[in-house]
Amino acid sequence: MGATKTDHFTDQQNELATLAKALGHPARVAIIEYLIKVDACICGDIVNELPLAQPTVSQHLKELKNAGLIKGSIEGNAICYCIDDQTWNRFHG
Amino acid sequence: MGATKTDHFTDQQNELATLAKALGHPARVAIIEYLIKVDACICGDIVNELPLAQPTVSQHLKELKNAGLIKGSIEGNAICYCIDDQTWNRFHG
DNA sequence: AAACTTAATCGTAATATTGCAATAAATAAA
DNA sequence: TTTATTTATTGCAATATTACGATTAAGTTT
Repeated sequence: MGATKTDHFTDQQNELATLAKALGHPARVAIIEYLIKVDACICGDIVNELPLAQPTVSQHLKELKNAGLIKGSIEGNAICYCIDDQTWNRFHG
Repeated sequence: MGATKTDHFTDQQNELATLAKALGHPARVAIIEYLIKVDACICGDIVNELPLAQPTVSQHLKELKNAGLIKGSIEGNAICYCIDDQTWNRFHG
């Protein structure tokens, strides 16, 4: 087993669980808090801010993006991340 | 690894992550929603409500209790579960 | 006491998550 | 075009989660 039986629950329940799960790690909470504070930043800024290696931060960013909590836009050779207000407000506000 | 580096984050970040993680599974979302709807119930009621076996439900209840989201009181040979308003309001309201 | 009810725990298998070194990919600057 | 810069991906090891059958524990009823 080990696999969640998502098909037995409603879409709403699964979506809420997905969003909550994305926030269910202190590093991702810290990333979201930082993004709220600075409004937008690149991955390297978060690597400097957190006690985690670059690949680990990149992976956390990917999960937050998959959950729809953040979005990234290409900015030169860097990627500018910010909160996805549409999802965030639906979840939080 | 696989173990979260909780000691590198603040207590607030860890607590929020713990609460979010507890809600990060559709079964636990469903349990909370059901508890809000019926106000209070015993484990067996939830087993009848969800497509999961009794030990699985019991385990989810334990995690919700550990996170402080619900509390249980002995009621005959059953256990009456309800939302822990103190934690719930701090998290949600 | 014996039978029943209710829920927790144990044990175990399947799967997911976390973390990072090493590497790759993609753009920018020289 | 070589060299930086920046981020994503791969591969892997350690640990955590999910699920449930079997069993246990504790109270209730007969």
